[in-house]
Amino acid sequence: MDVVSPELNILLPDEIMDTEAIVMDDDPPAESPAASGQSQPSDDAPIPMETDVLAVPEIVSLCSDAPPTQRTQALTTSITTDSTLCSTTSATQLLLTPSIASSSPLTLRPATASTLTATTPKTTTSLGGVSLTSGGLQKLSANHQIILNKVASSPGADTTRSPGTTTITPGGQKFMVTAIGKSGQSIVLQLPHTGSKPGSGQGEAKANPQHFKVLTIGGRTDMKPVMVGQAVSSASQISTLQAQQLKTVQIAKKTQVSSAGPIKFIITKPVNNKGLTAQTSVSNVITGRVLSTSSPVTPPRTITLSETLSSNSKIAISPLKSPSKLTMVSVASQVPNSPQKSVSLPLNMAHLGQQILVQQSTATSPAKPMKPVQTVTVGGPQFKTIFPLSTSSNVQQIQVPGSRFHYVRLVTATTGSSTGQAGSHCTNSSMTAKPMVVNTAQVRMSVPIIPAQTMKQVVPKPLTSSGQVLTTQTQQRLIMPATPLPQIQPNLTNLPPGTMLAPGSGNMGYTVLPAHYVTQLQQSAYVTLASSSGFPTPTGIQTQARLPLNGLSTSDAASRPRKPCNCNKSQCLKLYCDCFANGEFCQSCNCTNCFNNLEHETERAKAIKACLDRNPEAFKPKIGKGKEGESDRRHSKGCNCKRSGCLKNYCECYEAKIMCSSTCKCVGCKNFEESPERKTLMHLADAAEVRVQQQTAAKTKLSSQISDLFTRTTPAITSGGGRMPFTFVTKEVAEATCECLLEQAEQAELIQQPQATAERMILEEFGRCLMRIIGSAGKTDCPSINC
DNA sequence: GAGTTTGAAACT
DNA sequence: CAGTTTCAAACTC
Repeated sequence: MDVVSPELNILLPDEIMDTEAIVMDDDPPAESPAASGQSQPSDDAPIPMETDVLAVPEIVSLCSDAPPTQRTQALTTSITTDSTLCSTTSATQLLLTPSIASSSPLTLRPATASTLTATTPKTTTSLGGVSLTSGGLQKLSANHQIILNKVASSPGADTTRSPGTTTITPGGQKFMVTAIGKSGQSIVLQLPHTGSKPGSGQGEAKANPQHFKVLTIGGRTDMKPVMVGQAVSSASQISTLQAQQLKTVQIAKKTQVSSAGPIKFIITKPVNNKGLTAQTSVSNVITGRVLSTSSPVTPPRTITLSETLSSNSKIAISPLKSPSKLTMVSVASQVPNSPQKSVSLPLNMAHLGQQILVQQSTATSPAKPMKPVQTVTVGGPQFKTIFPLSTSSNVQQIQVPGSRFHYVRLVTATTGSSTGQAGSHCTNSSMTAKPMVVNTAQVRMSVPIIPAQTMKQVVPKPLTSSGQVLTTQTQQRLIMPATPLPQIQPNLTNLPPGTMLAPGSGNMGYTVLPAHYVTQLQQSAYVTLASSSGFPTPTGIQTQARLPLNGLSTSDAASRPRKPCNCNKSQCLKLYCDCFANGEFCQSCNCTNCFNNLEHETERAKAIKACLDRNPEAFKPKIGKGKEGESDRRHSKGCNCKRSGCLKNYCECYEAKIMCSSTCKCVGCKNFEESPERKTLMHLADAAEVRVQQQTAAKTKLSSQISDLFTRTTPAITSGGGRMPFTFVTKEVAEATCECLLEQAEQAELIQQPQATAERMILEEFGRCLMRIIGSAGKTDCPSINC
């Protein structure tokens, strides 16, 4: 089917940024009970993951590293290794290259973007029975639509590979996932050619029809699931989901343009491949949970992305409407009866952010009852995705700047301590709209993050600077995941708006990077995420992505004023420090022994954790925005002033220019609506402000006049004409002018005019003086100034 | 700029 | 949760 129209192709990403090859080593495969088999999707494995990120469309190609022949084998054989997450910049093309050997990790390698351009709607999108179970998560842009399209193999695609990236065999097929939105970047899933695949067992899809699919993540109800593959596995059946629990996943024809926001990709890799023989399980089931139960707009849908030869591989794609919601996908890759090893690649797309979740799960029989889940079948029966819904929150989010991919580290449902067991090495999530830099393992990247507040919005919006617009009083921040530290898991929901998660070396596994820091880093509009030493890279491969910070232009970030702190004893790691409290790194501050920087990301992460332990809302804005405007703004906790009368900046309410409310515990409060003291202060403040404005305006005007005078006289000068007016401004003339101005000032004072009026009178007099000088320029050589 | 005041944050 | 201490900003001189 030709779903892609030329117009749509135009929307495809044309921006491909150069990125270094990224090789992601698989995280140590950890078996999480929660993620275990299909049969027990939801109960056992609460998979908390929440990533709210506005993703920028990216191009991702999934391909096996192995040569064509090898690839085929790889496709047929299940991959038991954990896949690692690779963060890439927005322009980066990611290659998911499943290794042949089951033990070999699945690597994500960035490739050049050039390969993405060609999308042939007519080409058949058959996954070839290959299920990708990589743990790597890819964030997508907040675009509303995602187009899964098989891309005709173009020579350019192969050539575009960056060094170290897996070579795409000519026969390989590409799926182009294009998020239709502002950015227009696309993700290309490149899969080995189905034909190369040895006879996959049952269920082999047949040739396939050109299946070009447009996935709309907007939660539009009118959209219908599209079955691409001819064969639909029983597993592909749409599981019955409660409306509330399900997140909207829409696959629509390209013609439909969804307004959905960021897209989340969830890539789940099989939890444990151990004991799995190539012949064991028949079908792979990807199960995931959607943590958030809110905003179920669309019923679960089954989507067949393509005909698949193998019956075991499944791909789940589920769009999420609200960014705040977390989608977990566990993939069980067992094909008992199939000699082939399969890799399942579930993709989850959310409205507001792209999120990729990788969860290990044990293979279980799909037939077992499952909790409400969203099932998406991609391709033949092999491709099925089930998203169990749960509210657990064990997922760690990581945002990758630039790429807008959300990396999420999955933690076992039971406790958050088992970070290391997460199926994915790193997860990526964005919380705020500003750009950020995320370094997952080897990858250095800057990724814009969407504030949590923004994520909550149902209506998807473009990622660019608009992301910030959505969030009020929020700043994007970066949270950089460091080495896994199970015991320390920041509560992402409580992080300051705009906070970004980035991989770091800290023992917490995360480094909170304030948006401001990103700005700091990206003075040139592009930032390299990971510090050289701070971010251990298992593979030793580092990729630097140059991306706009949090979607904000450099100028925007730079223009934001920030007050330097003067901390001495707190090391800027306590809320005493405004920088820290605002989730920002100290920069250009006057602090001493500052630990609020990347060099001390470990300490900083601990401090953040401590603050959150004391107060989960420590980093949330204290001044909440009222429902109907600023008048309703109020301090979340209220003040406790006793001596200032709440009329000095000691008072947080007064400082925020809001009146005290019932939540305040202040004594002798004068900061209320009818307070005469308050009115007086406000009046004085207004008057002072007016004066400043007037003075500024007067100076500006005078400067303008002088400049204009000089400009108008310049031609005469150059032309060799007579003396110009300014030539008459001799010492005597200047003195006379000053006398006039002084006299004017005296007169103003004499009549007791306000200062502002006096200033105006003086300026007017000065103007008259200038006019006299100009007027006398051509009359006499010695103009006289008379007041 | 030094010292004081103030109230939030941290601590007990 | 209340009382105390610590801290850095706000303020005064």
